[in-house]
Amino acid sequence: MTSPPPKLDAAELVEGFRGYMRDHNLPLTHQREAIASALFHSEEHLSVEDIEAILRDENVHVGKATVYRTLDLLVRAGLVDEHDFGEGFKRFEPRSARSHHEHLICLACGKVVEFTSERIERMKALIADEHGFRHHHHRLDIYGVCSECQGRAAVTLERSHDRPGGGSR
Amino acid sequence: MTSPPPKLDAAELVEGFRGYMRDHNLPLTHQREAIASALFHSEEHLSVEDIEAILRDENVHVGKATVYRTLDLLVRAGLVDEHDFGEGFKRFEPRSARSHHEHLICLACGKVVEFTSERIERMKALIADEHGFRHHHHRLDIYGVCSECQGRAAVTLERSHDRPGGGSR
DNA sequence: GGTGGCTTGAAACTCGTTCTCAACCCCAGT
DNA sequence: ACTGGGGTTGAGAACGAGTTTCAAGCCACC
Repeated sequence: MTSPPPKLDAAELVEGFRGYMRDHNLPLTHQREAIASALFHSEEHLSVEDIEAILRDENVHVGKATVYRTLDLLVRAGLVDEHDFGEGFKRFEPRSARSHHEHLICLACGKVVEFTSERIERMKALIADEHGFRHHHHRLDIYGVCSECQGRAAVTLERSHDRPGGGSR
Repeated sequence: MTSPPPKLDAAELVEGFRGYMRDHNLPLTHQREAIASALFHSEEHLSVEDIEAILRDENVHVGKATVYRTLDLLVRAGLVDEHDFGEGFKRFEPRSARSHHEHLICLACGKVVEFTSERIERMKALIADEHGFRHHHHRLDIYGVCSECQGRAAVTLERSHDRPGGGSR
Protein backbone atom coordinates (compact mmCIF):
# COMPACT_ATOMS: atom_id res chain seq x y z
CA MET A 1 0.00 0.00 0.00
CA THR A 2 1.53 3.23 1.17
CA SER A 3 1.64 5.03 -2.13
CA PRO A 4 5.18 6.05 -3.03
CA PRO A 5 5.72 9.50 -1.58
CA PRO A 6 7.30 12.16 -3.77
CA LYS A 7 10.85 11.05 -4.36
CA LEU A 8 13.42 13.41 -2.99
CA ASP A 9 16.56 14.34 -4.77
CA ALA A 10 17.76 10.75 -4.84
CA ALA A 11 19.54 11.27 -8.13
CA GLU A 12 21.33 14.29 -6.73
CA LEU A 13 22.43 12.37 -3.71
CA VAL A 14 23.75 9.55 -5.87
CA GLU A 15 25.61 12.13 -7.90
CA GLY A 16 26.95 13.69 -4.73
CA PHE A 17 28.19 10.32 -3.63
CA ARG A 18 30.00 9.75 -6.92
CA GLY A 19 31.58 13.15 -6.61
CA TYR A 20 32.67 12.51 -3.07
CA MET A 21 34.29 9.23 -4.01
CA ARG A 22 36.06 10.80 -6.95
CA ASP A 23 37.30 13.71 -4.86
CA HIS A 24 38.63 11.38 -2.23
CA ASN A 25 40.22 8.87 -4.58
CA LEU A 26 37.99 6.10 -3.42
CA PRO A 27 36.92 3.40 -5.83
CA LEU A 28 33.24 3.30 -6.66
CA THR A 29 32.32 -0.37 -6.54
CA HIS A 30 29.05 -2.00 -7.52
CA GLN A 31 28.35 -2.78 -3.89
CA ARG A 32 28.79 0.79 -2.80
CA GLU A 33 26.54 2.07 -5.53
CA ALA A 34 23.87 -0.49 -4.73
CA ILE A 35 23.86 0.37 -1.05
CA ALA A 36 23.85 4.12 -1.58
CA SER A 37 21.15 3.86 -4.19
CA ALA A 38 18.93 1.69 -2.00
CA LEU A 39 19.20 4.17 0.81
CA PHE A 40 18.78 7.28 -1.29
CA HIS A 41 15.68 5.96 -3.00
CA SER A 42 13.96 5.17 0.26
CA GLU A 43 11.76 7.46 2.29
CA GLU A 44 12.11 5.37 5.41
CA HIS A 45 14.61 5.24 8.20
CA LEU A 46 16.30 2.03 7.18
CA SER A 47 18.08 -0.44 9.40
CA VAL A 48 20.99 -2.51 8.15
CA GLU A 49 18.61 -5.44 7.96
CA ASP A 50 16.22 -3.39 5.82
CA ILE A 51 19.02 -2.52 3.45
CA GLU A 52 20.12 -6.12 3.18
CA ALA A 53 16.54 -7.10 2.38
CA ILE A 54 16.28 -4.51 -0.39
CA LEU A 55 19.52 -5.68 -1.94
CA ARG A 56 18.40 -9.28 -1.68
CA ASP A 57 15.21 -8.41 -3.52
CA GLU A 58 17.30 -6.86 -6.25
CA ASN A 59 19.40 -9.99 -6.40
CA VAL A 60 22.47 -8.05 -5.46
CA HIS A 61 24.55 -9.92 -2.98
CA VAL A 62 26.52 -7.80 -0.56
CA GLY A 63 28.12 -8.94 2.67
CA LYS A 64 26.98 -7.22 5.81
CA ALA A 65 30.49 -6.04 6.57
CA THR A 66 30.35 -4.07 3.35
CA VAL A 67 26.98 -2.64 4.22
CA TYR A 68 28.34 -1.36 7.52
CA ARG A 69 31.48 -0.05 5.91
CA THR A 70 29.60 1.77 3.21
CA LEU A 71 27.14 3.29 5.64
CA ASP A 72 30.07 4.55 7.64
CA LEU A 73 31.41 6.08 4.47
CA LEU A 74 28.12 7.75 3.65
CA VAL A 75 27.76 9.17 7.11
CA ARG A 76 31.28 10.57 6.99
CA ALA A 77 30.57 12.01 3.57
CA GLY A 78 27.70 13.87 5.14
CA LEU A 79 25.18 12.27 2.79
CA VAL A 80 23.46 10.11 5.37
CA ASP A 81 22.33 10.62 8.93
CA GLU A 82 22.54 7.93 11.57
CA HIS A 83 19.81 7.54 14.18
CA ASP A 84 19.30 5.50 17.27
CA PHE A 85 15.69 5.22 18.34
CA GLY A 86 16.56 2.93 21.21
CA GLU A 87 15.65 -0.26 19.38
CA GLY A 88 19.04 -1.81 19.93
CA PHE A 89 20.28 -1.06 16.43
CA LYS A 90 20.77 1.97 14.23
CA ARG A 91 18.75 3.40 11.43
CA PHE A 92 19.96 5.43 8.48
CA GLU A 93 18.35 8.19 6.51
CA PRO A 94 19.56 10.11 3.45
CA ARG A 95 20.34 13.67 4.31
CA SER A 96 18.05 15.43 1.91
CA ALA A 97 18.07 19.04 0.93
CA ARG A 98 15.70 19.61 3.80
CA SER A 99 17.13 21.24 6.87
CA HIS A 100 17.84 19.43 10.08
CA HIS A 101 14.76 17.87 11.61
CA GLU A 102 13.61 16.11 14.74
CA HIS A 103 11.63 12.90 15.15
CA LEU A 104 8.33 11.85 16.63
CA ILE A 105 8.30 8.10 17.23
CA CYS A 106 5.15 6.07 17.80
CA LEU A 107 5.67 3.59 20.62
CA ALA A 108 2.91 1.35 19.34
CA CYS A 109 3.60 0.99 15.62
CA GLY A 110 7.09 2.42 15.29
CA LYS A 111 6.10 5.03 12.77
CA VAL A 112 8.49 7.96 12.58
CA VAL A 113 7.28 11.44 11.75
CA GLU A 114 9.71 14.22 11.06
CA PHE A 115 9.28 17.80 12.00
CA THR A 116 11.31 20.95 12.23
CA SER A 117 11.11 23.80 14.62
CA GLU A 118 12.83 27.11 14.20
CA ARG A 119 12.34 27.83 17.85
CA ILE A 120 14.05 24.67 18.93
CA GLU A 121 16.94 25.37 16.63
CA ARG A 122 17.41 28.73 18.23
CA MET A 123 16.92 27.45 21.72
CA LYS A 124 19.46 24.65 21.53
CA ALA A 125 22.14 27.11 20.45
CA LEU A 126 21.18 29.42 23.25
CA ILE A 127 21.30 26.68 25.84
CA ALA A 128 24.67 25.38 24.70
CA ASP A 129 25.97 28.91 24.89
CA GLU A 130 24.62 29.43 28.37
CA HIS A 131 26.64 26.49 29.61
CA GLY A 132 29.80 27.42 27.77
CA PHE A 133 29.44 24.63 25.24
CA ARG A 134 30.34 24.97 21.61
CA HIS A 135 27.33 23.36 19.97
CA HIS A 136 28.08 20.49 17.62
CA HIS A 137 24.86 18.62 17.07
CA HIS A 138 21.83 17.56 19.00
CA ARG A 139 19.02 15.11 19.01
CA LEU A 140 15.42 15.58 19.99
CA ASP A 141 13.19 12.55 19.88
CA ILE A 142 9.65 12.65 21.14
CA TYR A 143 8.08 9.30 21.92
CA GLY A 144 4.34 8.92 22.06
CA VAL A 145 1.38 7.23 20.44
CA CYS A 146 0.19 8.34 17.03
CA SER A 147 -3.44 9.15 16.33
CA GLU A 148 -4.08 5.87 14.50
CA CYS A 149 -2.72 3.76 17.33
CA GLN A 150 -4.64 5.72 19.92
CA GLY A 151 -7.76 4.26 18.37
CA ARG A 152 -6.73 0.64 18.69
CA ALA A 153 -7.28 -0.71 22.20
CA ALA A 154 -6.43 1.48 25.14
CA VAL A 155 -2.81 0.69 24.34
CA THR A 156 -1.20 -0.55 27.50
CA LEU A 157 2.42 0.31 26.75
CA GLU A 158 4.40 -1.92 29.05
CA ARG A 159 3.93 -1.13 32.72
CA SER A 160 2.57 -4.44 33.89
CA HIS A 161 5.10 -5.53 36.33
CA ASP A 162 3.35 -6.35 39.56
CA ARG A 163 3.73 -9.82 40.77
CA PRO A 164 0.72 -12.04 40.04
CA GLY A 165 -1.12 -12.65 43.25
CA GLY A 166 0.06 -9.37 44.65
CA GLY A 167 -2.17 -7.04 46.55
CA SER A 168 -2.17 -8.75 49.87
CA ARG A 169 0.78 -7.85 52.01
CA MET B 1 38.76 18.72 40.98
CA THR B 2 34.97 18.59 40.81
CA SER B 3 34.15 18.91 44.48
CA PRO B 4 31.38 16.52 45.55
CA PRO B 5 28.08 18.27 44.79
CA PRO B 6 25.44 18.38 47.50
CA LYS B 7 24.05 14.90 47.93
CA LEU B 8 20.49 14.57 46.81
CA ASP B 9 17.79 12.73 48.61
CA ALA B 10 19.57 9.39 48.40
CA ALA B 11 18.05 8.22 51.64
CA GLU B 12 14.60 9.08 50.39
CA LEU B 13 15.16 7.16 47.20
CA VAL B 14 16.35 4.13 49.14
CA GLU B 15 13.24 4.40 51.25
CA GLY B 16 11.13 4.73 48.14
CA PHE B 17 12.71 1.59 46.78
CA ARG B 18 11.95 -0.34 49.97
CA GLY B 19 8.37 0.84 49.83
CA TYR B 20 8.02 -0.14 46.20
CA MET B 21 9.32 -3.62 46.88
CA ARG B 22 7.03 -4.04 49.84
CA ASP B 23 4.00 -2.81 47.92
CA HIS B 24 4.73 -5.19 45.10
CA ASN B 25 5.52 -8.22 47.23
CA LEU B 26 9.04 -8.39 45.94
CA PRO B 27 11.79 -9.63 48.23
CA LEU B 28 14.40 -7.08 49.17
CA THR B 29 17.70 -8.90 48.86
CA HIS B 30 21.13 -7.70 49.86
CA GLN B 31 22.14 -7.47 46.24
CA ARG B 32 19.20 -5.30 45.35
CA GLU B 33 19.86 -2.98 48.23
CA ALA B 34 23.54 -2.73 47.40
CA ILE B 35 22.85 -1.87 43.77
CA ALA B 36 20.14 0.65 44.53
CA SER B 37 22.24 2.27 47.21
CA ALA B 38 25.29 2.54 44.99
CA LEU B 39 23.25 4.22 42.31
CA PHE B 40 21.30 6.51 44.60
CA HIS B 41 24.42 7.76 46.34
CA SER B 42 26.12 8.68 43.11
CA GLU B 43 25.89 11.98 41.31
CA GLU B 44 27.13 10.53 38.05
CA HIS B 45 25.45 8.82 35.17
CA LEU B 46 26.67 5.33 35.94
CA SER B 47 27.21 2.50 33.51
CA VAL B 48 26.74 -1.11 34.53
CA GLU B 49 30.50 -1.38 34.64
CA ASP B 50 30.69 1.61 36.98
CA ILE B 51 28.19 0.00 39.29
CA GLU B 52 30.07 -3.29 39.30
CA ALA B 53 33.25 -1.40 40.18
CA ILE B 54 31.58 0.36 43.11
CA LEU B 55 30.24 -2.90 44.46
CA ARG B 56 33.63 -4.52 44.03
CA ASP B 57 35.23 -1.73 46.04
CA GLU B 58 32.70 -2.39 48.77
CA ASN B 59 33.56 -6.05 48.65
CA VAL B 60 30.02 -6.89 47.72
CA HIS B 61 29.91 -9.53 45.05
CA VAL B 62 26.97 -9.35 42.72
CA GLY B 63 26.64 -11.11 39.39
CA LYS B 64 26.14 -8.88 36.39
CA ALA B 65 22.86 -10.56 35.53
CA THR B 66 21.56 -9.34 38.87
CA VAL B 67 22.82 -5.84 38.23
CA TYR B 68 20.91 -5.73 34.95
CA ARG B 69 17.80 -7.22 36.51
CA THR B 70 17.82 -4.80 39.40
CA LEU B 71 18.36 -1.82 37.15
CA ASP B 72 15.39 -2.93 35.13
CA LEU B 73 13.41 -3.10 38.33
CA LEU B 74 14.47 0.38 39.38
CA VAL B 75 13.61 1.85 36.01
CA ARG B 76 10.20 0.23 36.09
CA ALA B 77 9.68 1.49 39.62
CA GLY B 78 10.29 4.96 38.26
CA LEU B 79 13.20 5.55 40.60
CA VAL B 80 15.91 5.48 37.97
CA ASP B 81 16.24 6.89 34.47
CA GLU B 82 18.00 5.08 31.68
CA HIS B 83 20.10 6.98 29.17
CA ASP B 84 21.90 6.17 25.97
CA PHE B 85 24.50 8.71 25.01
CA GLY B 86 25.55 6.73 21.98
CA GLU B 87 28.53 5.12 23.66
CA GLY B 88 27.37 1.61 22.89
CA PHE B 89 26.05 0.97 26.39
CA LYS B 90 23.54 2.50 28.74
CA ARG B 91 23.92 4.77 31.71
CA PHE B 92 21.66 5.07 34.71
CA GLU B 93 20.79 7.97 36.91
CA PRO B 94 18.63 8.20 40.02
CA ARG B 95 15.47 10.13 39.37
CA SER B 96 15.79 12.80 41.99
CA ALA B 97 13.11 15.13 43.20
CA ARG B 98 14.22 17.47 40.45
CA SER B 99 11.97 17.72 37.46
CA HIS B 100 12.74 16.17 34.13
CA HIS B 101 15.94 17.47 32.62
CA GLU B 102 17.92 17.35 29.40
CA HIS B 103 21.61 16.68 28.83
CA LEU B 104 24.56 18.52 27.39
CA ILE B 105 27.32 16.07 26.52
CA CYS B 106 30.93 17.07 25.90
CA LEU B 107 32.32 15.22 22.87
CA ALA B 108 35.88 15.66 24.09
CA CYS B 109 35.81 14.64 27.74
CA GLY B 110 32.41 12.99 28.07
CA LYS B 111 31.23 15.30 30.82
CA VAL B 112 27.46 15.47 31.14
CA VAL B 113 25.74 18.66 32.26
CA GLU B 114 22.07 18.68 33.08
CA PHE B 115 19.69 21.49 32.41
CA THR B 116 15.99 22.11 32.36
CA SER B 117 13.93 24.34 30.18
CA GLU B 118 10.36 25.24 30.81
CA ARG B 119 10.05 26.38 27.24
CA ILE B 120 11.18 23.07 25.86
CA GLU B 121 8.78 21.23 28.13
CA ARG B 122 5.94 23.27 26.78
CA MET B 123 7.09 23.03 23.21
CA LYS B 124 7.44 19.27 23.10
CA ALA B 125 3.86 18.86 24.28
CA LEU B 126 2.69 21.33 21.70
CA ILE B 127 4.55 19.60 18.90
CA ALA B 128 3.26 16.16 19.83
CA ASP B 129 -0.20 17.59 19.86
CA GLU B 130 0.19 19.20 16.47
CA HIS B 131 0.97 15.83 14.94
CA GLY B 132 -1.80 13.98 16.74
CA PHE B 133 0.58 12.19 19.07
CA ARG B 134 -0.16 11.49 22.67
CA HIS B 135 3.10 12.50 24.28
CA HIS B 136 4.79 9.85 26.38
CA HIS B 137 8.36 10.94 26.91
CA HIS B 138 11.14 12.60 25.03
CA ARG B 139 14.84 13.03 24.92
CA LEU B 140 16.90 16.05 24.10
CA ASP B 141 20.65 15.63 24.06
CA ILE B 142 22.92 18.40 22.91
CA TYR B 143 26.43 17.37 21.94
CA GLY B 144 29.22 19.90 21.89
CA VAL B 145 32.51 20.82 23.47
CA CYS B 146 32.62 22.19 26.99
CA SER B 147 34.50 25.36 27.86
CA GLU B 148 37.40 23.49 29.45
CA CYS B 149 37.94 21.29 26.44
CA GLN B 150 37.70 24.20 24.05
CA GLY B 151 40.94 25.43 25.57
CA ARG B 152 42.91 22.24 24.93
CA ALA B 153 44.12 21.97 21.33
CA ALA B 154 41.83 23.08 18.56
CA VAL B 155 39.99 19.82 19.14
CA THR B 156 39.69 18.04 15.86
CA LEU B 157 36.68 15.85 16.52
CA GLU B 158 36.90 13.04 14.01
CA ARG B 159 36.57 14.17 10.39
CA SER B 160 39.91 12.96 9.07
CA HIS B 161 38.93 10.48 6.52
CA ASP B 162 40.63 11.34 3.27
CA ARG B 163 42.85 8.74 1.82
CA PRO B 164 46.56 9.35 2.46
CA GLY B 165 48.14 10.56 -0.72
CA GLY B 166 44.89 12.09 -1.81
CA GLY B 167 44.65 15.41 -3.55
CA SER B 168 45.80 14.34 -6.97
CA ARG B 169 43.10 12.77 -9.05
C1' DG C 1 45.76 -6.02 -20.89
C1' DG C 2 48.78 -5.61 -16.74
C1' DT C 3 49.49 -4.14 -11.95
C1' DG C 4 49.08 -2.22 -7.33
C1' DG C 5 46.38 -1.27 -3.74
C1' DC C 6 41.97 -0.72 -1.85
C1' DT C 7 37.67 -3.46 -1.31
C1' DT C 8 35.10 -7.49 -0.52
C1' DG C 9 33.02 -11.44 1.97
C1' DA C 10 32.84 -15.26 5.19
C1' DA C 11 33.76 -16.23 9.38
C1' DA C 12 35.65 -15.32 13.65
C1' DC C 13 35.43 -12.08 17.11
C1' DT C 14 33.95 -8.28 20.46
C1' DC C 15 31.05 -6.61 23.76
C1' DG C 16 26.79 -5.22 25.93
C1' DT C 17 22.88 -7.48 27.37
C1' DT C 18 19.70 -11.44 28.09
C1' DC C 19 18.64 -16.23 29.07
C1' DT C 20 19.05 -20.70 31.49
C1' DC C 21 18.72 -23.47 35.40
C1' DA C 22 20.26 -25.50 39.59
C1' DA C 23 21.33 -23.80 44.09
C1' DC C 24 20.04 -20.38 47.23
C1' DC C 25 17.72 -16.93 50.08
C1' DC C 26 13.77 -14.11 51.68
C1' DC C 27 9.89 -14.17 54.35
C1' DA C 28 5.26 -15.60 55.73
C1' DG C 29 3.27 -18.95 58.43
C1' DT C 30 3.75 -21.82 62.19
C1' DA D 1 13.36 -20.28 65.64
C1' DC D 2 12.07 -23.72 61.91
C1' DT D 3 10.12 -24.85 57.61
C1' DG D 4 8.48 -24.60 52.97
C1' DG D 5 7.70 -22.57 48.70
C1' DG D 6 8.46 -19.42 45.35
C1' DG D 7 11.13 -15.73 43.65
C1' DT D 8 16.20 -14.57 43.21
C1' DT D 9 20.90 -15.35 42.28
C1' DG D 10 25.15 -16.35 39.63
C1' DA D 11 28.06 -18.66 36.22
C1' DG D 12 28.14 -19.45 31.97
C1' DA D 13 25.94 -20.04 27.66
C1' DA D 14 23.52 -17.57 24.33
C1' DC D 15 22.30 -13.67 21.62
C1' DG D 16 22.66 -9.84 18.37
C1' DA D 17 24.57 -5.70 16.50
C1' DG D 18 28.61 -4.27 14.90
C1' DT D 19 33.78 -4.88 13.90
C1' DT D 20 37.96 -7.21 12.48
C1' DT D 21 40.67 -10.49 9.84
C1' DC D 22 42.77 -11.94 5.73
C1' DA D 23 42.97 -14.20 1.41
C1' DA D 24 40.84 -13.46 -2.99
C1' DG D 25 38.91 -10.08 -6.05
C1' DC D 26 37.99 -5.80 -8.35
C1' DC D 27 38.72 -0.75 -9.64
C1' DA D 28 41.37 2.48 -11.81
C1' DC D 29 45.28 4.20 -13.83
C1' DC D 30 49.16 2.90 -16.75
